[in-house]
Amino acid sequence: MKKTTIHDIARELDVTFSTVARALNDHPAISVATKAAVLETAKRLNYQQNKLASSLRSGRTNVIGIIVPSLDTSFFSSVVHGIERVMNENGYSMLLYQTGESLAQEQKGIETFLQSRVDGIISSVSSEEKGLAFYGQICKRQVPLLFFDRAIQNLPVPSVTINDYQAGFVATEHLIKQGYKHIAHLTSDQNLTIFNERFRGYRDALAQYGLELNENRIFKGRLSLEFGKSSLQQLLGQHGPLDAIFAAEDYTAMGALQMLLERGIKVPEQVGVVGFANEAFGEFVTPSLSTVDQQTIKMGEETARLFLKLIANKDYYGTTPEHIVLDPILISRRSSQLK
Amino acid sequence: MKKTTIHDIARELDVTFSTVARALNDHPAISVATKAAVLETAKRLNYQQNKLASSLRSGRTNVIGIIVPSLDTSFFSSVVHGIERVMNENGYSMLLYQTGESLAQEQKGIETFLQSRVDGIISSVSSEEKGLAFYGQICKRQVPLLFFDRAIQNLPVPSVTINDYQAGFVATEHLIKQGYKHIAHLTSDQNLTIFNERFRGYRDALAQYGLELNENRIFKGRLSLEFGKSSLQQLLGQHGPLDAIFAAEDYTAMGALQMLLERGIKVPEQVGVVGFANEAFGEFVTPSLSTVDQQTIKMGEETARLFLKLIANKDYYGTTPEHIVLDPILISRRSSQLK
DNA sequence: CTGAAAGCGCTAACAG
DNA sequence: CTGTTAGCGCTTTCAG
Repeated sequence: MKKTTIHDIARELDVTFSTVARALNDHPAISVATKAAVLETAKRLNYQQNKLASSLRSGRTNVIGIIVPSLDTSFFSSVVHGIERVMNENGYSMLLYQTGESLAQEQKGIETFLQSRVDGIISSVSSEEKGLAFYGQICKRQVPLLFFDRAIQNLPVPSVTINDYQAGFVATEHLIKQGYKHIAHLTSDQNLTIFNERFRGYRDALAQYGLELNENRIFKGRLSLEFGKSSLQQLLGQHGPLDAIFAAEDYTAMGALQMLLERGIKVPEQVGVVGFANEAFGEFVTPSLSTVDQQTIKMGEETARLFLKLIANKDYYGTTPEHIVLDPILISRRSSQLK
Repeated sequence: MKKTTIHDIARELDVTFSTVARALNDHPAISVATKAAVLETAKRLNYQQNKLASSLRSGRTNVIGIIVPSLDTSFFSSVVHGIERVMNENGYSMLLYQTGESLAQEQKGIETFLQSRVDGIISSVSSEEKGLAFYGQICKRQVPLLFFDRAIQNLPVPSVTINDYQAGFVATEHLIKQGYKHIAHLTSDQNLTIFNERFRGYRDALAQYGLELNENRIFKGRLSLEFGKSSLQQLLGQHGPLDAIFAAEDYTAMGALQMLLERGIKVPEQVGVVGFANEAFGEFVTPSLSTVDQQTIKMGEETARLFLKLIANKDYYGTTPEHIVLDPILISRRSSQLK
């Protein structure tokens, strides 16, 4: 069964195909009569516009590419959810690519997007230094680019992130204000700004409240339940005092929490715990887990909106890039409430 | 900056553009020398193939469209994760569409996909009866179609699902074997086969073990924490006996669990609870939540693999549709362990 | 208000 | 091994 084209409709109505094209695009200079006729026959013949042809000709695809580390993460899937909804409302489709934190995949994704002539790329990078090269290429090609959550700092590209420094600060400050004094930090060994910033916030909060930063209480690894557990095992093996944990991610915090409970250590009475990301389980566990909310859906929506705003005025790369920084929201639950 | 095309490369090397095209496509009948030269110049000129043009000409896009209710759900985002990974490994890109369980959106998504000339559509439908019309259209257009999790029963379309009947059965049977006798069921008011099947399993398990089905213990609503809570409130208000809950979804089970604990009712000692979907929080809550695992990632991978297998032999619509049915896995945790 | 004509960048059959 | 040629289905001037 051949697909019907504007030529088929034209033949049917004895007009030229360009008249049909105009009618379908609701061109002003077409009589209401022919428009109606065209629309009717289009429907009757089951016409579906071929976007490949129209995009090839017009140079616009109304498709944007999205790159994320993985969708099997509530954070990213939630942000993508937000992006898709807003972009969709504005007539865009989304091509999706997961990198699994692999640079080769990221490269491949960008290549595919460029070849597919997407109208823009929205990305959360896997590695900041190493990605510089190929993201630079996108800029040179003048393809609109936007980062969310994880941005490459020394690239003049707009971004939507949360204030990770502040997040690290308020999480730590919260623990301090509750009366905890010996606060460990579990963070990622990935060299990403988001984690460095959370750490900076942690460090500065300690300093501001006159608490000492103890290197032995800082653990870096692949964030996960297991990492939280093993870190706690080590921490509890040390002689130094310890009365709180600030983990840069909730599963890690959960691992810490579990190890504490296993050892019969009372949370929050003896040790307080704060996580990061506001995963769904946090509010249901016992004791409920304090955390930092990253406003995922809002981040997605803001990302989409900023993107739409920026591609609205022609020269995307003409103006200085705008950076939207969302405020993190501290969620204080039982696991850190000493008072 | 104009994009470079095969013509630019051809001019540079003083060959025809078709030689260039062949070289780039690794055509056998091209000398190694010219191939190398073409590849070199392509790199130097920053050439990116225009997939729009190639797809328009060849009739294949290597893009498939995916339709899901929402990505802001661990179930669907996890399945999509699995699909994307496998399809990606096989050279396909994914266009994504969220329906928000809205039929109009679903219709729009399909239309967009058809217009984009995707090589296939993978979908989890929002409403089975109402979707019949436009999914029928896809079949008529001979576009490969595949359902996962939620399929339209009376459409000859291949699918990957889990055995929801069996899932409902084993969950209920598990409760019965633990010694519970008065088992309520909380399910969706959406008229979807998956929920009807879980209910059938529940009903048959009761029957098989000689327990009576009590209509007063069956609640239908929009699955959510709140629905779980309110249902329990009502259930506890009734005089009839009640010693277990089987909820068709984990958040609902969690709501039930919370309400029970609020009322000082001991779980699992007085009332047992089993949920559905194996959400991340289940293993961390207290008491940990028994549930049914749906093998989300495997479902995604199987979906992709079946799809790839089916489009490999030419006439997708020639053979009788294959239905892969995955086994649900009962995960027995504290909330239902009486013994 | 409609028609004619050119071309977006590529694939693929046919020649040589 | 390479060139010629004809479109894929649409948008978009330029005419009338």
